[in-house]
Amino acid sequence: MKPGDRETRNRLLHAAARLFADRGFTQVTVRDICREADANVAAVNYHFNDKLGLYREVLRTAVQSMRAALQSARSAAGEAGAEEKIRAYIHGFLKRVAASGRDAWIHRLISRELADPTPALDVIVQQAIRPRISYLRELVAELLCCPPDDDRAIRCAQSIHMQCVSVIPNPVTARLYPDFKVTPAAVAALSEHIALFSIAGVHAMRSTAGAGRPGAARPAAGRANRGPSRRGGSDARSRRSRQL
Amino acid sequence: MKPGDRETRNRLLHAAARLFADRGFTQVTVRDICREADANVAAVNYHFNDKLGLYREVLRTAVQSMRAALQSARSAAGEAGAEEKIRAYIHGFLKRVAASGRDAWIHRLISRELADPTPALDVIVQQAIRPRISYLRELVAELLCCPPDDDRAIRCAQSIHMQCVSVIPNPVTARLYPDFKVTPAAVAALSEHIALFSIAGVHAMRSTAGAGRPGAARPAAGRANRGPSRRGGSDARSRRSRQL
DNA sequence: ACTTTGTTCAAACAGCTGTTTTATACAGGT
DNA sequence: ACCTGTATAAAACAGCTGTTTGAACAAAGT
Repeated sequence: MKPGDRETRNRLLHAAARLFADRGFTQVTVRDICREADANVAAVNYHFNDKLGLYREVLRTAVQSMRAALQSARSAAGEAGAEEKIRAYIHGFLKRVAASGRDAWIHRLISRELADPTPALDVIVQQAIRPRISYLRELVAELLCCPPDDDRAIRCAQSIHMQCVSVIPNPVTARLYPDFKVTPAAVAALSEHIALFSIAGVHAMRSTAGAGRPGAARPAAGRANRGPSRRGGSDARSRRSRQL
Repeated sequence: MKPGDRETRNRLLHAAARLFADRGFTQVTVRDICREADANVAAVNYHFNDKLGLYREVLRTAVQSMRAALQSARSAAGEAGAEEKIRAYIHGFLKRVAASGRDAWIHRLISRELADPTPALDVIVQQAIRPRISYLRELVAELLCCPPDDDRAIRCAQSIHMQCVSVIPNPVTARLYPDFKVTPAAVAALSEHIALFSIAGVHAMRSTAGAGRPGAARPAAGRANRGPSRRGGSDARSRRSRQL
């Protein structure tokens, strides 16, 4: 009504965020959003130019929120050791992600984008995902006493990241673990598992050689596995790796 | 033409498998499939009743292939130890998944289903995913000397599974690691990393207590972390876990 | 009072969707 | 030769999609 009235624009943004996160970009119709927001069908094209314009705007706030969360995580645990930083990162991520709180839609939305990429995926990867993985690489590299672009750091960071991402609620885990309730205690226990599991995994990498090829996750195939790592599995491992 | 002619039916199945894996169920139109298969638009509804009927048929073969692969993996490494079995499972999975071979479409198709569930998701989870995770649980439990429904086994299996799944080509990893080439050597190195990382992670769980609650991934929040794990991070960890 | 500007609305648009209909062609059984 | 059952084909169908149109309305500027 009034000039400069952004009320319905905000209603559209909120409704779109929830719906896009629930069903993905293509599965949500403009009419769905407008019905949810008590707005006319033409409102989307008036306030944002496109349906895609609205989507981009929703994604923009999601990416901003993820960047801010990473930044606060970076500065929060600034003096601790790398191990404790990894633990804090995992726990912080899981608290944000698993809880059905205010930011729950963000991660479901981004998860959807991974499977059904829109033209906005590049921005997400660049601004929301890559910084997180870079941070993990720094921490892992500190633990391994190697540069952050070492293959082992790259792979360990990816391993940790995937375990974290797997906690984001999705229809598969809902079916695999039907009576899993997201209580703070459960989230804490899960993050404790991922941290313990991953830090041990990182430490296991110290006894292997890593070829630091900047910008590429592909390693030189030569294993160069000097010295037996702990336990008797190492001979079987080297045998297998030699065969390829 | 002839009665009992299944030629176009097969063409439809192959085209649909490729297209569904590439773009997902809803993003592929019946006309796309028929154009690709050199068939009429009505062919889909004639040979399968629905678009969904065709999709179900495609998924059926995908699930069958995954079940067969797991079965062969189970019987292939039958006499080895748990560690070696885990290593073999990971390597076998990655070889099937990462390579752009005959079965590449299967995993991309299932990955799509995870994000955009159709009525067929239940069958997939039940028949293709749960058996794999159960197998991993058995192996991990053998390594931990605990029942397969111990919380630690459940979580470790999930950790390993997610690392494997993350290797399935998707638009995000394609952007994160643009110059990663899926050569046999690269796949071997990656599976070697996941195995080493994960087995170390599993071993780290032996020093913690696990509450075996059948059918639930939710743990008792009590940590019961007996004894300091290596390095000085343990006190910080117990401090953090106590606070929740 | 009149115009201007920003916002909302109902209606309609062209295009694509899955599905159905109707017709045609063909091989096999009787 | 005649029917029968199977497979393909072109056309049309109803429904939904994102988007546009043109009118209405209310506040602010002059």
